[in-house]
Amino acid sequence: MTSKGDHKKVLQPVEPVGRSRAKRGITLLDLAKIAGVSPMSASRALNTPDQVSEKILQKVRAAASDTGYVANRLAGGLASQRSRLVAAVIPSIAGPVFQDMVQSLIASLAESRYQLMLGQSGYGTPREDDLLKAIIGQRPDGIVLGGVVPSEAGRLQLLASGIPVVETWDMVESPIDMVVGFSHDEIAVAVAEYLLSRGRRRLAFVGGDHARARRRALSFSSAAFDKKRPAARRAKSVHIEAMPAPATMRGGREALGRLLKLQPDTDAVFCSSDLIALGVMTEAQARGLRVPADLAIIGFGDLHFAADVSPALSTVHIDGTAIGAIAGRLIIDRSEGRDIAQPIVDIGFSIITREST
Amino acid sequence: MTSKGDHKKVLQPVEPVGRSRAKRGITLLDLAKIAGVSPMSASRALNTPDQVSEKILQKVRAAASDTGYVANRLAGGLASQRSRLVAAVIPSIAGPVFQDMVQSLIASLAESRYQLMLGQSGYGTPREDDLLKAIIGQRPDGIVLGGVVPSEAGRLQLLASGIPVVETWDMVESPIDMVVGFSHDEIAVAVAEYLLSRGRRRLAFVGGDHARARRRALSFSSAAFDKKRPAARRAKSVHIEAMPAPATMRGGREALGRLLKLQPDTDAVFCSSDLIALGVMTEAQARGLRVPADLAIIGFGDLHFAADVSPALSTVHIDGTAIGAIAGRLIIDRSEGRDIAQPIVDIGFSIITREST
DNA sequence: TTGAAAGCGCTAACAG
DNA sequence: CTGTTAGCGCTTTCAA
Repeated sequence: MTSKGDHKKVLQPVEPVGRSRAKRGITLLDLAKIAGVSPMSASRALNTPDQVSEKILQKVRAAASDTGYVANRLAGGLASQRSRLVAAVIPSIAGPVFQDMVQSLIASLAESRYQLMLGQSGYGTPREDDLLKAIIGQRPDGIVLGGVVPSEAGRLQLLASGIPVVETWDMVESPIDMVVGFSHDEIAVAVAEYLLSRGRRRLAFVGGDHARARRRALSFSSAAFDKKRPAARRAKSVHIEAMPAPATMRGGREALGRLLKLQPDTDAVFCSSDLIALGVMTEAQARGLRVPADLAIIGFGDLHFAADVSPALSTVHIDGTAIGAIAGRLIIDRSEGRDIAQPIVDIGFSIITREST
Repeated sequence: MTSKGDHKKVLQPVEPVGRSRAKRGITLLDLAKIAGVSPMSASRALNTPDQVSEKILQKVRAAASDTGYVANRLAGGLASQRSRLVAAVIPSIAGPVFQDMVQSLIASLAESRYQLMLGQSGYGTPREDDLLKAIIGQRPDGIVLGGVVPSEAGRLQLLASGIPVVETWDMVESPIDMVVGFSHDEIAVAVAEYLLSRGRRRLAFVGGDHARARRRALSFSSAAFDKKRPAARRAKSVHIEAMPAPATMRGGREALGRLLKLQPDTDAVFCSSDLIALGVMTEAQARGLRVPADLAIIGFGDLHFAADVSPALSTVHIDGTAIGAIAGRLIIDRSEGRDIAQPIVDIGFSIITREST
């Protein structure tokens, strides 16, 4: 068959549909042609349906579902400067709180049809800046940093990119942009107070061997020794036992071994992760120590198993789900031009008393 | 209608750099101008450095690091049809094996400067097809499905998109494209054999209440009862105890409670997750049962804690790290046009004997 | 080896 | 409410 009588410019011979679709996929232009509307109307029908008449809406929707059209966000993002992509960078997906955070971040982004890109910085990887660069290259509408302290170069690059940034996990002193976190210092102080108030005097801290953990250890010990406390309610000793990342049960077992060699009369241990705490508990029991009678143990993170080990583990609970949800909302609000009332959010924490203290 | 091309406009004078940078970021064009080369040479210097003279290379590199230029992959992807984005869809990030898989996937992709987009389908979410659509919209260079069985519509959409797909976690019967997995049936059979060979006769299976778990349970019980076994080495009973997802310690504790009410003489339990197994173990001990003397327990997943609980947990080990690495390689090879020798990979499994059996 | 032209598929900004 | 016109920033193609 020849072409129908029209006076538009000469059309190329129609290609076999199957083939061209297989190769490139159907575009908005194709869709518009099929629906018999302009590309712009098709775009509006898909993205801002209330700016379009019912008639066009129906035609476009019908054509879209007939053809299985899926808009190309690379093109859309390039044109609109909005990729609908949000990036998160965390040290490791395995971290307890991060898991909840990522999960709720994905969920809250998905509601507004944003997708999450996940990067892992590892613990102390020097290539972190490369990662940031690769991420910025994808032009995400926002970046969530979880427990990652970017280098000076990284900070500058983030700043220069103009991309909204949410730092989480820690209430950083001078944030790049927005923060959703909690104070590690406050936690350390609260736990010291908690253990002392329960009659413990010979404390220990088991945690990672990096700057933040050391700072937390410091707050813990200085709170425990604080001269402002009545002498009778002040720690007699505070031992800091460092262990390499990542936090594992095995690490906890080994740390308690070393600890007891140095401070056999320790009566309470604060662990920087529930996993470590579980290791400490297992090791203590293996050595015939009674928990909590001989040794009180408190963890960090409130992992799902914490309530179910025996004795049930007391711990510090952080609401990772809330962190993810709030971070997601901040970024979406920001990227859709809404005003954000509270760019710095302290999510707080709570100490959960179970059997191990 | 205007005629094309006969009176093209001359280039506009260069805009003040400061302003355009602040607003939009520096582009390849800017970079080229600064380096004093054509945009195309700049592009080549950045992407295919060996197609360019040393002189140009140096100039472009200098300009890039001076300006902090970061290429816009949305634009690059649109032009080249390669986004350098790979998507993974998993039921939940919390799953043991998925965690390792995602971690190694991220790592292996990062090596070739690809980024991972992570989607969560949830367990049995009806919006899974929407997720797939959103993902396809970003035009990833590959999609990794982890323990997710797409609907028929989803399959078609994946097929139509022409995007390389790797299914993992299960050796699916009729794969969409590529597969990296292991056989749940084989595992069930192997575990049944394993427990029987250790003298156990009254077996139980504790696992999720969904199609795949039921299939595994079936294989387990039919292998245990297999007529081809000598009667003396055949199971006397096999009880299937279903529990709702997700797998938790608590779920395991409760499941053992129900199980023992129905089959008090059970002498071995196969759990579909180490977490469940740990719950079963805790509950057994709380009830005064000796593990493994009275009750043998074997888990699934070989979570990091499995070796460190006491008694140490026997379990089925799946190499999630290998799954992620292989899946990543397959997708990168495919998207860079390399031939892939082996599009269907059975990663196997191993039964790890510890104290609990 | 280098460069000019021509889009990739979509949307912002106007005009009707 | 609808359509037209220009790009978004990069890469492909092809010619020099």
